[in-house]
Amino acid sequence: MVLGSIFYREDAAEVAEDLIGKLMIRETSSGITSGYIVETEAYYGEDDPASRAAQNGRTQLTEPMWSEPGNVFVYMVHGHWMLNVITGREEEPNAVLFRALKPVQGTDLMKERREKDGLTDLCSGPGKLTQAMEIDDSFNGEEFSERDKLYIEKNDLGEIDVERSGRIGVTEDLQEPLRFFIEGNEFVSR
DNA sequence: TCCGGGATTGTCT
DNA sequence: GACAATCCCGGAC
Repeated sequence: MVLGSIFYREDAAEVAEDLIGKLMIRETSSGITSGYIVETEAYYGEDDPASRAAQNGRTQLTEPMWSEPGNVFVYMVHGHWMLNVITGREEEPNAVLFRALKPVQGTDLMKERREKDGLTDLCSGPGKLTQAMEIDDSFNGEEFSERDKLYIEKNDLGEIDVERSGRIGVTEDLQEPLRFFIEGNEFVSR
């Protein structure tokens, strides 16, 4: 049921697309929260002007990008935590950013953490998602696995229509569209 | 110590 | 859809 590290040893764009419709689960002492992944973006290494690996180089902040595929990479932008999973091969700083979820389990807990009532306001953006799921940089260097209370199940949405577009919020994007989302889904960020 | 920038969010039109 | 508020981080002074 739980996706193993083999799943992430593919090209970032392929992993980003395959992750759409999978179920992300987070367990804390307060309870379980989960949601279907409805929006992702692929980021490449030094050749990608929008990637932290290219912008900052290899620093303490970006070091987790060079770790094993399947590992978690979290960093802060505009005061919000961004959740990524490392993809491809080791020593190649490629990653997939989780941008939005369709809330499934623990929606009351999410509402509490987000201080919002609307279902579409809980996980419809990369910063909202980490707040609703209570994820921060303490996950850096960990892997997605049941043991770490953050994992992804194969269990998917079924028939879905995955659309792609340019990435959001980046000043200099690559030619290939690297954002993946479910067409018409009300829980995507925009 | 100061200052600018960003893989954002929230609010208003 | 557009714009301002926000806030850590890293580089410069």
